[in-house]
Amino acid sequence: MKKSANSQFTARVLSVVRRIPAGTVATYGDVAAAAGRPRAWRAVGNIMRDCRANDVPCHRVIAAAGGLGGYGGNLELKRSLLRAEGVLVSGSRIRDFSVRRWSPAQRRTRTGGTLSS
DNA sequence: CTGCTGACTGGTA
DNA sequence: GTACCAGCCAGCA
Repeated sequence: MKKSANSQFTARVLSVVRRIPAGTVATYGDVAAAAGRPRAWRAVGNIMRDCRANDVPCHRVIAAAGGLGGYGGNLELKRSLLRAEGVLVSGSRIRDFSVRRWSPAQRRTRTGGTLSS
């Protein structure tokens, strides 16, 4: 088996994260799975840390089970950003993660309809 | 419930 | 092949 996926995986991850809408959060596992490597959430964290692209909302990517994960040395900034988007954060965990979690398969919620927000 | 520690894994440089 | 890292899980305080 190929031991290397060329940095396609990296580009894929960045693309997925960029598609995360505000007010929504995704876990490293979800992003990794959407990138094609469900077991690479570990590498996803590395990529996020290297996220120089301002198009990549690293703060919308969180750890599993709604954990905040890390953010260089500005973890509090991540909490503020999430809260600013409407996400309830308690301690080091997101309480309404169940409703804020983003599904990579959705990609576009169109159909027009229901726009209750 | 929250917080920290320890051991493991996956990809990049 | 080695070292690094923003994670995850399990256990303990």
